[in-house]
Amino acid sequence: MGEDGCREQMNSAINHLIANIDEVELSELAELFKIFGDSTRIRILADLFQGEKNVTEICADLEMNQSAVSHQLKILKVSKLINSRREGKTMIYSLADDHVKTIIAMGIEHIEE
Amino acid sequence: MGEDGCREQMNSAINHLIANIDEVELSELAELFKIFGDSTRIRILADLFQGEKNVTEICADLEMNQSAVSHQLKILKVSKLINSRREGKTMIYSLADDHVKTIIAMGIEHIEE
DNA sequence: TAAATATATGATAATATATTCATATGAACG
DNA sequence: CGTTCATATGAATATATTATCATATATTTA
Repeated sequence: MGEDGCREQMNSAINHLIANIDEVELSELAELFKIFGDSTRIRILADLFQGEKNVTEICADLEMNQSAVSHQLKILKVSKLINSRREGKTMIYSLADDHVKTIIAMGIEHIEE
Repeated sequence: MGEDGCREQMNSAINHLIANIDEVELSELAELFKIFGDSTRIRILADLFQGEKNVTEICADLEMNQSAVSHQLKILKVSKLINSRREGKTMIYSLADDHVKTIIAMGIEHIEE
């Protein structure tokens, strides 16, 4: 089974998923994508691809002030796209799961065409 | 080569993509996801999964007024997520490519967990 | 070519969102 | 226990976005 088999498998899964969307799920979906639809948040996510980081590091990487970053971290956290744990005085953030990766990758693929 | 091979292949591709993101692409990415991040637009996209439709049909399906729908169709068109062609008096819209499918499917997967 | 139908568009008003500033909370440490 | 460092949060402002309303454009047909 090569790449074609892989794609077939995916398409079947995708069709199944999409055939069963209801209005509520569509709203949730819009909410999810809204989270990705802000450059500060997506830069934070991209930053976390390098590995877990604390708030100060993220602020430095993005060259943004701490409050703005914390506000967006909160939104990402509530949306369950990132996890956090405390280590002494600092909070350490990391990506929540592989879907974030995949969603972003699909987006990049679309853009790069 | 089974599902695992498929996943491996995807992960390698994804890592490659993400490793090469620059600031400009991140902004474009945010712009792209912003398009998906509106329930009217995502309902239009979901509607078009059933096949191509004209504006009147989309309005009926979404139970929304024509102007609101046309405004969002325009945004989707400019973003190249949908195509259009004229057929007499009516404009017929359709999904532009499979990435739309894939991006939405990834979103659904994330939500359904 | 005037009327009818389908769609697009500009302006506006209503709403949502992000950033900033000031301040609060929480942990470590003298 | 008061100070310092790291982060979170509330309020306010600035900006963006959406839907609506009115109207314009384009196509067909009488």
